[in-house]
Amino acid sequence: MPKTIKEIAHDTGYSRTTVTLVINGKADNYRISPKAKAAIEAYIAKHGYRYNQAARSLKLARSHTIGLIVPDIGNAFFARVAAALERRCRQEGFVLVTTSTGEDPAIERLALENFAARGVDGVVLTPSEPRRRLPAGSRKGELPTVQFDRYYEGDGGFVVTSHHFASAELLTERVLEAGATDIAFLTGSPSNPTTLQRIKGFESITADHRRARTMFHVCSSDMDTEEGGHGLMMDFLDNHHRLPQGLLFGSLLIFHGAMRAIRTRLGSIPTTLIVGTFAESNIIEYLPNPVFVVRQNESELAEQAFRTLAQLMRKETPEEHVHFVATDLVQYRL
Amino acid sequence: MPKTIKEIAHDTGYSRTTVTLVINGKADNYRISPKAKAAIEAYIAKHGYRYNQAARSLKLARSHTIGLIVPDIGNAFFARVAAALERRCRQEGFVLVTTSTGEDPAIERLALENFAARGVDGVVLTPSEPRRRLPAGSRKGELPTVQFDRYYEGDGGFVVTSHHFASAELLTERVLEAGATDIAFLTGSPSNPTTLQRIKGFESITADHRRARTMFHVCSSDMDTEEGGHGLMMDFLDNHHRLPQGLLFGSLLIFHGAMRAIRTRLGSIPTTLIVGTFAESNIIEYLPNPVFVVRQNESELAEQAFRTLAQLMRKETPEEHVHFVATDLVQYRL
DNA sequence: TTGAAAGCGCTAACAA
DNA sequence: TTGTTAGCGCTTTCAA
Repeated sequence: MPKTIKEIAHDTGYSRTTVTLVINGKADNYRISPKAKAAIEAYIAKHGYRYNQAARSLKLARSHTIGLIVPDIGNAFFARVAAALERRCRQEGFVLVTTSTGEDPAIERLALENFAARGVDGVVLTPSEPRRRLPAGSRKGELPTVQFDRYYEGDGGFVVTSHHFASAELLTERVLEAGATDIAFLTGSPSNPTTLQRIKGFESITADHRRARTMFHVCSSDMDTEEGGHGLMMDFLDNHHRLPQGLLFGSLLIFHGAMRAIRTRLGSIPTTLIVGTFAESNIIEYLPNPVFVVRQNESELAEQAFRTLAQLMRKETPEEHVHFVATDLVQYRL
Repeated sequence: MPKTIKEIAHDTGYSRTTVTLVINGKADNYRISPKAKAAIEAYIAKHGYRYNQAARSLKLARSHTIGLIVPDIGNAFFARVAAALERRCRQEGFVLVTTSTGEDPAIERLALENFAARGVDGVVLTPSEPRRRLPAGSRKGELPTVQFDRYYEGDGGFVVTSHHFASAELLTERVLEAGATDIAFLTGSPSNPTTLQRIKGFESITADHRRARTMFHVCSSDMDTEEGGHGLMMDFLDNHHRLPQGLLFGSLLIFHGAMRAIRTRLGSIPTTLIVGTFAESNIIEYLPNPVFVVRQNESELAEQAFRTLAQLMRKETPEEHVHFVATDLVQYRL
């Protein structure tokens, strides 16, 4: 059972100050005698000592903790980001604390309150709703916050995100170049700003007059789930009585649901179907189709989020309000 | 900028006790006058108030926080467990804090220290190494700890895990029943106790004298990665010059690596190959092969882990040291 | 080179 | 029904 500073001071006969100084490695700065230092270190080696973070946080109003709030840590993208961010935080002596909201704004607000109450030094947040105002401040003033991945226009604050608009443009172009003249984008709701940006990117290609002969469809569902994807695909087949030549998917869940629908209706996936997705998956290796994948750079996203947050925590102002991280476009077969 | 209890007391003219009682909803128990209650509540509605968890933890030596330590939150199994456990914790007013170790015992020890320093009330831990002794105690005595998923024999403590041994037996039997008379189990290192249990389950079937005509192979790699799986499969093909009729996979990564190896060597996956896995994946829907999958019950695992931990935190002693959670065996095609 | 003491915000025993 | 007060463990200023 580790001792407290008070106990160590008492047992070694030195004062709390001296013990604190030794423990925090400031012995040299304050010219603690080697004798005192040795005695205290020996005592600790024998009996142990453990920080009481609560006491430290209370005193210093700093906790060396960063909070991460994501919609769903079960989502591979967020899981990878969390892992990368955690590593980065550890490097700098921070502890990362992660919470999932399940896209529930009430839980999100709760989580934010909770983090503030626990005195986290900063927050990385993938918001499930527009912020009417920035997170309520703690005693220290405003809680440094980086918005991540999603970007509500006019929301203010600092944002780190992939360039969803540009990715969608590029992905659409590639699928067209691969020969599709009839292309549908199956995705979740545009109330998710990431989805909205992608739809806009898709539509910016649509608007190109040189594409006059091409057919474009945007199909969005309120449910970014397998069921949602299944429904979207079923509806499409009901309405058009055939598959488009190119199919874009906003998420893996939608992708799976849609594929299931196609198998149900057509028996199998036509190998000529050109597929584009915004989420990577091993499944792609098992498809014989030509596939284009937008790959987000999770570690770079984590790096930028950390860097921006670190600036905020140092009371510096990042140059740009929105930092875009580039994506890769990967091509399978074809 | 929310106020502190002291400020509220000062501004409303009541004492800290009264304010605390109102804030903590104990006004009725202690018969605070409706007038005082109303005044304080009005003040808070206007100016806001936020717990200072650090101060509370310091005073109460309780933090309403539970720590979860997993090898890799990017692993879908752990991600699902984390999500379920988080929901469960929230229900009971606890906050769940998750850390990944990347299977590094040094990081694991650090994380444990950290959690203790932060005064978590309990820990759910998937250990990456046998515990020579249980986690060092905090001031409160021993830190309540539940070992999760992995189970080092003779380690002591309380464990919640799927019945890996029985699952492996069942999975092997099913693959045999499906017609395989030559079956290989490709897996990570048996230094992982989960893997060890599965190998033992597999071998317990091997040992059955009625299986005298059947060929069994256990192939394990130190790397539970795609590369590892690729290497295992390549080696097998090099040694035996053919595929077995049944193939069991210890993890998704191994599965992917092995599949890649098969495609490289044979051009495609023979549809007659009978597959068994210990990890679920959507990929299975895209394979034409007969597949058996052991499905762990993540929410039940989370529930049991929480329940056991709650008992420990209440200083009760769970009846059993190892709690096994049943798995499902799911069958695709065939 | 070392020590005394105040105080971070909160709770709860005790007093009034 | 409400107030006073001590103290959780730590850091840090100031004094010795």
